[in-house]
Amino acid sequence: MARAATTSDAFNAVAEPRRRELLALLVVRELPVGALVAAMGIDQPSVSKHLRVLRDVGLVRVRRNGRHKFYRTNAEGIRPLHEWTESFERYWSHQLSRVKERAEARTKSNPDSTAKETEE
Amino acid sequence: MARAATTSDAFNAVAEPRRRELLALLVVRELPVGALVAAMGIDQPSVSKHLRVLRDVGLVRVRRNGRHKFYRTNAEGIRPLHEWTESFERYWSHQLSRVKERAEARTKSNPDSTAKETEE
DNA sequence: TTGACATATTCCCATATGGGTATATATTTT
DNA sequence: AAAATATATACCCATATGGGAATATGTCAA
Repeated sequence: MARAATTSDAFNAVAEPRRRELLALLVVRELPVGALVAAMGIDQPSVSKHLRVLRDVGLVRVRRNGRHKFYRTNAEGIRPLHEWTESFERYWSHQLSRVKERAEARTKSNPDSTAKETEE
Repeated sequence: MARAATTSDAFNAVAEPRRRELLALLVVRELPVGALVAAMGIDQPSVSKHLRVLRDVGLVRVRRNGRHKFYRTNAEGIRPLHEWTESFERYWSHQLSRVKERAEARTKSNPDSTAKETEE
């Protein structure tokens, strides 16, 4: 199979830098597509397509006003990503983690650990 | 252009569910490829290829011991993702974003506005 | 050396991509 | 009505993908 669709989940949707930029802009205040086209350096169809992806995964919401469509970030959609990354926080927070975990891993899964500390 | 390479940054690398699974396993303790193959339900070449991607973006480190290679998550590499998602935290934290902003825009007094949001 | 074991790489292929360009749809204005 | 405006979609295409299968590389044991 090929790579998962960008619309398969928030992780895939957010992998694209332009879409992260859109989310950052639209979390402050809602904006119409035209304003996004002006703010970023890309043409309108690209913006619309990126918004479509974000919409499909629930990362943005739309509101129509006349011929304008106002988009805004749905921050709740980012929460799962935040929580996933958060589960790694304790492993970088203290620098002692590395050394400590290493000793831990040695006793558990690496009985014959006379090997040198080749960290690379 | 096509989609950015999975090795272009951590965002793209973690978009793949299997790779997130690998990172979760390898953050607890280092493991050889064989153990990962057994733990996950996929064949060895796939595991090796996923590890290659994670390695290219610095999300895992390798240590060789004989014919085994022990991989372990480099939690520091997840930090940028955490910080990016964190910049959205204040917008979901107290649910105040949506409702509050909306009420703000509606300077008109609306005493009995406990009704549900008309959004979507 | 040969053989067994562990991991990495190469090949093929169906699929989704994102940018560009053109066109379609929707809404307001004249 | 038509024209102007705002946004969305369709199309083409070069590119990277991830899985499977086969093969290559590396390391230890006999």
